[in-house]
Amino acid sequence: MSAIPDEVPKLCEACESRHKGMCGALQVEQLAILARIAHKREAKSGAELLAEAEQADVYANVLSGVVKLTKTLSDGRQQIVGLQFAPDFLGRPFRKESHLNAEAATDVVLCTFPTAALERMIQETPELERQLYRQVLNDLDEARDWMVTLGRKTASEKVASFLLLIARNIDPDSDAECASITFDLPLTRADIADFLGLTIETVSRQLTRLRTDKIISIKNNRCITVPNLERLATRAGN
Amino acid sequence: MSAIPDEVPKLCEACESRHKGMCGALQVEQLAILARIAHKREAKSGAELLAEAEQADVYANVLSGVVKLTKTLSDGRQQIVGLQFAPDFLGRPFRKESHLNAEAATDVVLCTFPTAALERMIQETPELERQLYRQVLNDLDEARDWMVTLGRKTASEKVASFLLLIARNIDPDSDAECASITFDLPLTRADIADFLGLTIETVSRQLTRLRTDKIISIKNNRCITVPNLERLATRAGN
DNA sequence: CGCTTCATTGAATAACATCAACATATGTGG
DNA sequence: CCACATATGTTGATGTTATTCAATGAAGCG
Repeated sequence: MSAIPDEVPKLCEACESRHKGMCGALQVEQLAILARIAHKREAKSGAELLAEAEQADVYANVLSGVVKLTKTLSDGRQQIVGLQFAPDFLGRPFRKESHLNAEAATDVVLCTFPTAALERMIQETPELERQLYRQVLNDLDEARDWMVTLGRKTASEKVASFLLLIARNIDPDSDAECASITFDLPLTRADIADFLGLTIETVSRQLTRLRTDKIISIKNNRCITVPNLERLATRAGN
Repeated sequence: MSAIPDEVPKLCEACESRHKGMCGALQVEQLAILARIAHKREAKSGAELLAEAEQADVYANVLSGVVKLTKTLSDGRQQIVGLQFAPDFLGRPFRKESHLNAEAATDVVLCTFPTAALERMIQETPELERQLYRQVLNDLDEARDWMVTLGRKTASEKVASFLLLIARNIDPDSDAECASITFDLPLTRADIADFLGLTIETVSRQLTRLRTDKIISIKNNRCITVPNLERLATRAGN
């Protein structure tokens, strides 16, 4: 066995997980151990990740891009039940996955590791388990927030809420300020519709309404500019 | 200090938490410690539980009854984002609560304990933390299932899904069988509407439609009989 | 350039909400 | 026990919102 390096692995140097994600709970030595079995994986937009067979074997951190978690009814109706951004964790220690699909919404880079190795590490490092626990609590909060959006908001408010969600994810700090912000939508209209429980036509109509109301401007169908976040927030309900 | 009894505390004897809930992770001694600081609390239907001030101080297990977790928009629109049945755990270790209200949907009995004591016990008992982790994963699954219902199902399917949810909770085993089942709805029409993202009128109409279609029968507005769960399940979408 | 995918727009329709009236149940004090 | 009040639930008529169906437009790619 070769020696385990006593410094931050190269793989991890630029990784957000070390700061804001799961790996923040690890000592340098543990990080090194994990890095040795970890495996960077790139996936094109639309690729199935952690498909059912695979799910049992591998966990992953999102390094870049957006992953959508979807559920589908037998007749094909689909609902996105979660969006995972870097440095979110993907997978379900100690638990069978409920029927849930993970798909790359954009091109995605993942840092994957075998489930067995991670679960062993969890046993040794309570802080790691706590970190994962925290992430699940966070996911639960987001899911419940979104339930309010799905159940009680109008189409117009839903679309505004979605844009706010993305904008805040791009720049978590610009929240309070009335700053202008520009970003590319990580989702197609179809995905947005599946996230909001709407049809693509309704999403499109609400977006053009926001545009004619000067709340946003749209370039190339994907690139959104919000000149004033406060005004967008007004449209989001809450 | 008096000696800690080496047997299951009286408070815990009939408690489901010991079998299916959080307390299953505890040794008899730990159970005794927890039981000493635990405190049985009864609340009438409609009572606010864990109101914001209180939330920081106390965790609880649901011993009987149903607790609804709600979120409210500024203009009063409300959404139930979770229902907690016995022996579910109520509270959020290591986390500020997002704005969320807990209210007794029926008369409720809780087993409460100070947060500090439980968190200390969590540090000592990894299995306890894991148990809580599992419950949160479970809550997350339920939330995501419900997101599909809220976003993609029709009013008719929503109401059927709700009845199924309650029926399965009353009797988790009768699922596969085509057995008949009778139960009291733990929620008013208004609560059901808030849970399903509908109005009370729509809920009422869909219930009468299910009744005229002989899928269910209703006595006293609250008592539901489902002669054939399979047939109800057909109406639930999925 | 034609093909395909993705997005927008319009008109007709269906689903659910709203408004309003009435019904049933529960509880209270006389 | 009744008269009354309140809370809860049902039903009908009408209105609004979002969906559906269909056509068109724009962007990316061989």
